[in-house]
Amino acid sequence: MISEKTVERLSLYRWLLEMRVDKNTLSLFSHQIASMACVTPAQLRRDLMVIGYTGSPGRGYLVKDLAESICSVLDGDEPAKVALVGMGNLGRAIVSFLRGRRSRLKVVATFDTDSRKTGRVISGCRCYEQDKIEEIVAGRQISVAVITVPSDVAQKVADRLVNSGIKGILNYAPVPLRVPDGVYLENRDVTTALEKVAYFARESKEKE
Amino acid sequence: MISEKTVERLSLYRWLLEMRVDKNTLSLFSHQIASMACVTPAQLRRDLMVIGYTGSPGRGYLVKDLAESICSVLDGDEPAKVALVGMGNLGRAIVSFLRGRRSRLKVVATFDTDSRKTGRVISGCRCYEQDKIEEIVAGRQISVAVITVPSDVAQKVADRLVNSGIKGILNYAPVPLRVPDGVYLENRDVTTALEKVAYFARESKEKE
DNA sequence: TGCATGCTGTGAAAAACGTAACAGCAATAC
DNA sequence: GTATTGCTGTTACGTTTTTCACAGCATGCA
Repeated sequence: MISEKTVERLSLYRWLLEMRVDKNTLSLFSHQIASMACVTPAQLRRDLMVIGYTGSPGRGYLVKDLAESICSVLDGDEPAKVALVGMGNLGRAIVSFLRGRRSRLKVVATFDTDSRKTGRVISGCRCYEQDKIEEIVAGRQISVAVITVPSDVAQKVADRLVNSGIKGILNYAPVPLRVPDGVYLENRDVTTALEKVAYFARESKEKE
Repeated sequence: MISEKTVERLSLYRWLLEMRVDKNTLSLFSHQIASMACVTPAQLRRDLMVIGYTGSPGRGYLVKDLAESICSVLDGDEPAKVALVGMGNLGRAIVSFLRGRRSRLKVVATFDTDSRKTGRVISGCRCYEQDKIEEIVAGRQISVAVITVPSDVAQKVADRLVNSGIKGILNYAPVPLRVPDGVYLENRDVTTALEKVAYFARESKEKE
């Protein structure tokens, strides 16, 4: 089992490496990749050790090969299908953002309660009535969900998603969700993030 | 100096506590707050120890008092002013989201390059031409910035913000930014977060 | 070939983080 | 008042994560 932090960094390495593949870079040293990713060379080498990829002294790492190696770790056999619930401002922004990037993750269904949104294709993805969550998530074997609904209904939505077989939730609602063991939850509350940044900004200002 | 993780949790505690203040709850035990925040009671007590707040056995913590205590730690004397650069889908979503919540953090200026957006008030906040970053950020003593611009210009925007005196950056562009020491940086790339969730979702599915 | 160089892989140390355990005290019951 | 209960503050411990340091090896050059 790979640690959370390592998985995040691997995702970043992959992205940086794929840009280099496009530029026809054949190989890179650990300190070069580390510098691009803003981590220490030791950190990078250790991360690669975890996934069992090995470079060679004096030559470094084969860019394309390494990128593919990370893919096989992160994606497994096939990329995951993603559902997004709550097509407000944030939901639409995320869906169109993900469409723009080449990513192995495809948002295959979105949900909302507003009848002006349901039944249409928004930001390139079909929007369904929220009552159809169980039917569609279970039917299409969707394993990952993004929650961008108001906080007062977030728990209810999470429960329905879990009951439909969702195994991972990315939650943007500013409320701590309760999910059973076996379901992975990542909270990305905007307010918390900003307050954290504001705190440390002040901290470093006071040092001046 | 308080750790990052602790600051995040304090922000969460405060939010939960303020909801209880509205409901006229006078006091709560550590295990009650911990349960709301989905952490262990020991974790909560330790976090409060860090900020020097002390409850009393048999009585617990005074809700309103504790909330104010957290405020004085996180906010200091006065709440920070925030600027947001890049009024695309995501930028607008974040601005209107922050307006909706009562928060000590106020977005006082937004910036964009699109002349259809600049000069107007969008989502309740004035949008300026991006060339005015230095003038307005320095002039109004804004210390925190949110970056929601495309990744190819993110570094350039970050540099300008840093030169204007910004001390903390919340970055939503999917690229690692380079900032000097003394400037706090938090990355919130959506793709990375989703790939992480997808990885652990698959991991827990395979265990079945 | 043999030597020097410099990068990799990894074990060991250090730091950060969370958990468990318990002494001490406020409140209540009697 | 005294005993009991049960929660807090804090210390000690275990775990995770990062950094350090160096042995070992591929490469380039004489």
